[in-house]
Order: sequence, then structure tokens, then C-alpha cells
Amino acid sequence: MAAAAGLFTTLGYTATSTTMIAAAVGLRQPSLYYYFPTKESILSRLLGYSWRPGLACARALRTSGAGPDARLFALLAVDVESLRRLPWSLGALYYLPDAHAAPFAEMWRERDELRDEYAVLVGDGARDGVFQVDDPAFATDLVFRVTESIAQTHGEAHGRDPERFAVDTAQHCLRLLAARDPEGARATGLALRASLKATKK
Amino acid sequence: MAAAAGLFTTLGYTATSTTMIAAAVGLRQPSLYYYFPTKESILSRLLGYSWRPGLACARALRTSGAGPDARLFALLAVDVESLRRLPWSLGALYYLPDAHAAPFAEMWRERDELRDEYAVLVGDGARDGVFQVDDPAFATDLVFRVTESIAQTHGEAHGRDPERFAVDTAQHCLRLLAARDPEGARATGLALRASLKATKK
DNA sequence: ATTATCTATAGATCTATAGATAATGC
DNA sequence: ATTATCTATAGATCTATAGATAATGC
Repeated sequence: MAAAAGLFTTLGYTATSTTMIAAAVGLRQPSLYYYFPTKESILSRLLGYSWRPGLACARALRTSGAGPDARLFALLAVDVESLRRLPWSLGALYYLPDAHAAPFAEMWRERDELRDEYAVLVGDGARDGVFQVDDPAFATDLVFRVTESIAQTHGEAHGRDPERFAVDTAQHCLRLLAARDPEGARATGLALRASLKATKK
Repeated sequence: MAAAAGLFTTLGYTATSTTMIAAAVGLRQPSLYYYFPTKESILSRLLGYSWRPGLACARALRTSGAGPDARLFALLAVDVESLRRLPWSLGALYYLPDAHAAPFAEMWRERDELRDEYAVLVGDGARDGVFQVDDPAFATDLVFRVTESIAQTHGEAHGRDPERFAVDTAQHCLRLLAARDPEGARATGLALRASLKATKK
């Protein structure tokens, strides 16, 4: 899997041949077919990883009583950290043109659901006045762009701890939204995240 | 060019055959070779467009006496607007794995130069206290992510005027940097941009 | 007997070239 | 004579299958 992920992200899916993948692990091309029925099934398994932690967090947050700013902070922290922790720059695979083919439609539905969750939180915050944004859809767009680009540029990491990176990113996003009380949102958001982690266990 | 760009961005470079490109414009596959020596030369010409307006703006701004916040505002406004105006989601082509091949190294140098220009402006602003950021390199990273992602997601435009979109994005980025005087930076930045446009003519 | 690999290859591409042919403009 | 297209095809892939063979474990 690691060999395929590396090749797919560097060369692209179509440009990577099954011969290359096999060679990378010391096999002959047809031997791969002992483990995978098709080349597509290799990509499919790789794609099966991401989005899920962020989406699970967003769903869990729905029933929380906390304000939209704290919830958004918690969601950003969890989502960004999980994207950052993906092995093999896996996030970049999502943006290969080939990843938009029919077999992967389910994954894209999950991405859209996560995006909607962001939109709701930003929208609620704007309505309640905790974010001072004129155009919540536009602001959501910018925030979501930041999280998505993190999934794509794993290789350019600043060598910084993923957890701290995620928290710092969340803090900057709250600034971008002109949050009324970014420090409070951070404190409550961190507590929320901790309680989600505890629930999971 | 438009047909090739559309196919490359939807299917990827390798997955797009010269037969498809030719068919899209009502020709037979070998007839393409009357206009282009190789398939790669088609991608190369398409890639030849972007980054340039932003980079030209950044170079022109070096000699400006304005503060780093106003200069960053002007650069963001020009760069984002030009990326937004690219036809055919051209920005997405930059992120095709195939676009990293040797023939396109020059383009990537331009991108890095532009990124450095952002880093200098954010760094100067942090030093002078007009941006309140702890870690200028990290903040630069987030801002640059926003501009790059705009180049990638042309298709998801909000149907909004590119000029207004660019100015609004610049404004949000200044907020993200906790600019001391975002309104002042905006006003001076817009004036700067106008004077650059005038110089060009 | 089962598991994991191999060689050989069918069948389907795909890029680029060679050379014929039609249309256009002097 | 030049420009723009076409048909035919060489040569190089690439995915997936068929069937042989070696190694492992009962």
C-alpha cells in the first residue's frame, strides 16, 4: 500500500503502472494480482482511509450544547490533525482526477457532508454574532480551503507537531472569521475535543 | 487549447488521449500533430499562463514605499483576481502530478519566488508589529494555501465578481494575520494596486 | 494441499510517423 | 505551391489471465 501510495501521489494513478508498483516491493507485475483483483482496487483501498475522523467528530458535535465557535474550533482541531497524520500524503490522492470516478462516489458524499457541517457552524456563529462575517458562505469556503489544502500538502510539513499544528490552524481560522472571543472558543473547543476523545474510548 | 484543458483537468494528463483531444475539436488523432510536436507541448503551453500576473505585481511592489500590510493587500488582490480569471480551471493543472516533470521546472521556480515574496511581506509586517503573528512562516503558509487553493477550484466559484472576490479574500487574509489596521491596509493597498495598473499602461 | 510466486502472452490501448489526398491561394 | 487534413501503421506500452513451478505445512 505504501509503495502504491507513493507512486500514485508522485506520478499520478494512470501514469503509475502495475509493473512499477510490483517492482517497488520486489515482485513481478502479475504477482500483484494475487493480492488485488484490479489496479483500481488498490486506489480504492487507499482512498478508504481519510475524512472519516473529521466527519465522526462533526456528527458527535451535533448533540453538544457548546456554542458554534467552540464547536468549530474542536472540529477544525480534529479534522486538521487527522489530515495531518495521514500516512503517505494520502490527502493528495483525493485530488487525482481518477479519484472522481464512479467507484469513489461514496467518499465524495462524505466530503460534502463534512463541508455542510462547517457551513452550519459558521452560519450559526454569524447569526448569533460570535463571528463577524458579512457572507458566511464565502467565509466557510475560505476556512474549508485551508483544511483541504492541508490534506494535499502533507509533504511540505513544517516539521511541527501535528497536534500543535492543528490547534494553531484552528486559532487562525477563528481570527479569519473575526471571532468575538477566540480565546474562549479555544478553551471550550479544546475541552470539547477532550470529551469527544474520552467518549470514543 | 480549451478542449485539452478541460480534458486534462477532468481526466488527468495521462488518462487523456490525443484521440480524445482531437475528437473534441472534430479532428482525427494524427491531425493534432500538425499543430503540436508532442502531447507534452500541449500541456506545456497551457501551463505557460499562470503565476505571472502575481509575480509581476510582487516585483513591482518591491520598490514601493508603502507598508507591508498595504503591499500584501495589493499582492493578494492582484494574485487572487488573476488566478480567479484563469480560463478552464487552469490552476488545477499545476497540481497534476505530470506537471512536476522536468520541462516545467521553470514554472515551479516562479511559484517559489512568489511564495518567497509573500514570506517577506508577512515577515516584515510581523517585525514592524503591523501583523500580530507568533510564527510568520506558519502564517505565510496558511495565506499562501488560500491563494493556491483558489487556483485549483475555479469550478466551484460562487458566481461572484472576480475583482470583488479577490478583494474580499485579501481582507480575510489580513484578519487571519491579525493586522493592526486592516481598513487602512485595504485603502492603501487598493491605491497601490491602482497605481500599478496605471504604470503598466 | 495450499500458498505464493513466476513466465508467457492475449488483447487493448496509446503516441507519433509516413505518406496520400483534398482544399486554398497565387 | 501551400495548407490542412486524412488513412494506415509501427512500436511501445499496459492490464489482466492462463498455467507452470517452487516452497510450506500437514
